[in-house]
Amino acid sequence: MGYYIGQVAQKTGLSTHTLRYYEKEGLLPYVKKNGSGLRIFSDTDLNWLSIIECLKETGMPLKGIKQYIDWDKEGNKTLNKRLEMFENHKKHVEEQIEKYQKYMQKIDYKINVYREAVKCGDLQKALKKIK
Amino acid sequence: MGYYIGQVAQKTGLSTHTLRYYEKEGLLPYVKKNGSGLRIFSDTDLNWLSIIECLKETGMPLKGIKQYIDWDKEGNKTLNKRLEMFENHKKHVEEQIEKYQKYMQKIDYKINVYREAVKCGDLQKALKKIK
DNA sequence: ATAATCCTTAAAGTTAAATCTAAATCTATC
DNA sequence: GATAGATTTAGATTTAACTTTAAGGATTAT
Repeated sequence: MGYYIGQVAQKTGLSTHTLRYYEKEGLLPYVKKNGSGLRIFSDTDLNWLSIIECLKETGMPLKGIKQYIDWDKEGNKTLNKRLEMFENHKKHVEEQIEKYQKYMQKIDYKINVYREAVKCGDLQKALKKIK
Repeated sequence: MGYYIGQVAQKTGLSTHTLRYYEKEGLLPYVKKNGSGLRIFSDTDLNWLSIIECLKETGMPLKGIKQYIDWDKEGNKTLNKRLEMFENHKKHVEEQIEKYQKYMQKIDYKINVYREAVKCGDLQKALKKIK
């Protein structure tokens, strides 16, 4: 009915160092300790880690994630703020995707150029051919 | 027939500091200097900056970009390597997009939850309703 | 009982990508 | 030709997110 930090490290791919670091930074306020002082992670804590992963991997800095967790700790009076933060973050992620798709066109063009260049052995010739 | 560093900074949105830093790191090897030692950026240099932007904004570290530029300097014998690098990078960008789309589902779920929670004023109630 | 895992604190080191500082020099305008 | 604003260099500093080190001890699993 709980996991030691090493097991959580394995499950998440994070190091035990990083997990303690996250806790120190206030990102894991709900992790309990047993009588001997060892951290016992619950399934709820793993869910938190999954949200942290989601936000971090989509570009939110740890400070922003901490803000969200602080709001969670404050309870229902911060529901609006949390909704707003997810809506803003969604927008941010959408913009990231659009940006990536935009640059993808340039990358595809470059691939075309270099495929042609490899074929004829000369970049300048390839550029003329494609233009 | 060329731009001073400040003009390039304005055009690109990069700072003059950053432009000099890029040059120092070997990312702008083609930029010339005038008789007094001031940098004069050509349109070709601006094109390079545009490629650098594309690669950087899609997650390539400056080191990787430098590698590409070094290959360019070596001429046609590295065409294969450059093609391969763009193909790999395309794959990387595709994976990024997929990752973002995957996490977007989680974000959308959270938005649903918090919208409902804001409506009824209680996160726990909202969670039960949605599940 | 002993090896593996965990604890704390505190500080130093790392990496990437800038960003800033200072003193000196160049360019453009009046 | 004076002067304000831009540019030069080398080197120091910053920020984020870890990662490592160390010391010294406690707990857990086999």
